[in-house]
Amino acid sequence: MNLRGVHFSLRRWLSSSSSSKSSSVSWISPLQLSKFNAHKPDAPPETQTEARRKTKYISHDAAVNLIKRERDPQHALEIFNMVSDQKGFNHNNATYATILNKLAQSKKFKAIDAVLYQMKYDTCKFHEGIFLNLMRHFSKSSMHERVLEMFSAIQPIVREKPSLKAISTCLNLLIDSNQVGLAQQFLMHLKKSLNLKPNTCIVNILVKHHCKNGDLESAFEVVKEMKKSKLSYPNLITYSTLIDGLCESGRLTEAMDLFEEMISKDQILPDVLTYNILINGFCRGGKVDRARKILDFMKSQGCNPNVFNYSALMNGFCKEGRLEEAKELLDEMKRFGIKPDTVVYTTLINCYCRTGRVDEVLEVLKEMKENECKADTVTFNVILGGLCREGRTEDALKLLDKLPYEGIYLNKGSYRIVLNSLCQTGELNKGKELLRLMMGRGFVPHYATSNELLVRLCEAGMAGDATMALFGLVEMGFKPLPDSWALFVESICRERKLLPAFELLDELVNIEYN
DNA sequence: TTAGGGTTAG
Repeated sequence: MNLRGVHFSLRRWLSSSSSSKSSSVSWISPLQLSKFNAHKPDAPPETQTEARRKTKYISHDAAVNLIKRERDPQHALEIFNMVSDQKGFNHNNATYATILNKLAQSKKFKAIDAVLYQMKYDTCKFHEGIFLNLMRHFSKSSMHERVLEMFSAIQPIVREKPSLKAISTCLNLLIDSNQVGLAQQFLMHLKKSLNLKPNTCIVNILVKHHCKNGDLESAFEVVKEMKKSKLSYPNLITYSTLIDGLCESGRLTEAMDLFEEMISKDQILPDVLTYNILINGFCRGGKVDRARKILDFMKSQGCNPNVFNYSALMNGFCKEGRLEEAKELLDEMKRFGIKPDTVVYTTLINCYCRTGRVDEVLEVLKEMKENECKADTVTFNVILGGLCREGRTEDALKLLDKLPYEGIYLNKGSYRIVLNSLCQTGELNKGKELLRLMMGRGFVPHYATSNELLVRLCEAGMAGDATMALFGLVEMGFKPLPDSWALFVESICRERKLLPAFELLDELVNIEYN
């Protein structure tokens, strides 16, 4: 089926029947006019019914594609409602999943509730994947209680008990966002009402939780319990998590001991991830040469290093300023048939920048281009930092100016790196220029940086510039620190610019401090 | 996308 054509005809259909339906679909109750509603609005006039008959029937697959392709969530919802108006069409798991995902992506939570409400009364067979996806979205939006709510909705709507996968997903989302209280509540609920028999995966999440808090003793306590149960016996992930925890706490010797114990006592073989945890741990602990040996060891054991392993080790060399070895590592990985990615090149570029060789970065960028590896925001933030550290703020400003035209998205960090540097070196004219550039692009500096720039402008006797900057910043919601006001007013008076001083005082009166 | 891994700035 030609989707473009279908989309077009559907749009025409939508607009032709707008008087009856699509225009009255609202966000608050987006399904009020759906076929599940007892009172339908007046039937469309006959001519429109005729038009509908001529319109191509839209299948579930086509509806899914249409909803996916629609950018505007309101329109997506209209499509969802409209297709269900077709004779014999009932939404299925796929169309519900697609509309819910679309609404969740655009954070239309009320509309989500309305769709979920409709699902309760639909006889369609649903799968719990819909709810796992919603749980992830709610977690990302820091709506942690709603994560639990989605879990609880599984049984009534899917009409099956939540799987172990659902339980792990929910628990992991709560733990990863540090919702310990909710996680405990969740576990209690599982024990009571679902008679849960936890598997290794679920207990591993708890082990991770203790490791993250640096509470290794509790982590080991949990593992001791795991060993008593067949259902949750420790596996490679349990050990890797523990080894990572030990490395994070700087307990490298114990990490190695545990690694060996895993192999000899439990006959569990490490994989690339386990080795990477060790490589990283040793690099962080300043033992890069040991990390290098671990990489060689894994090779000798037939475990081929991947791009993660090389970039971790490369970062270790970079942090110690060992550029030559980092470069050799790049060659080695290429010989080994591993394609360096953006992270690897960025790590290497960082090494050039940190060793005061920012000029040579151009060569690396050229190589990246040749290998079709795109330098990203992080890459350029590293370069911006390198330029500033060498006092080449003019070059940094030029880069900031042109990158967006070359398809590189800058973030607030990009501007902050340069603006902070300009403030520190007292290059206030350039600071002023940068402020204009970034505000013109919709980026407001961090309030501390804004405050510092303003104060420095005043101290340098640039009261006029300070005032201009201040007005711009206040308009974007910036509130200077109370102490700074006195300085502005004093500075303006000193420079005999009284009119701006009065205007400033007006601003002061208008700003509310909480 | 069921549990464990790599880059910048702050």
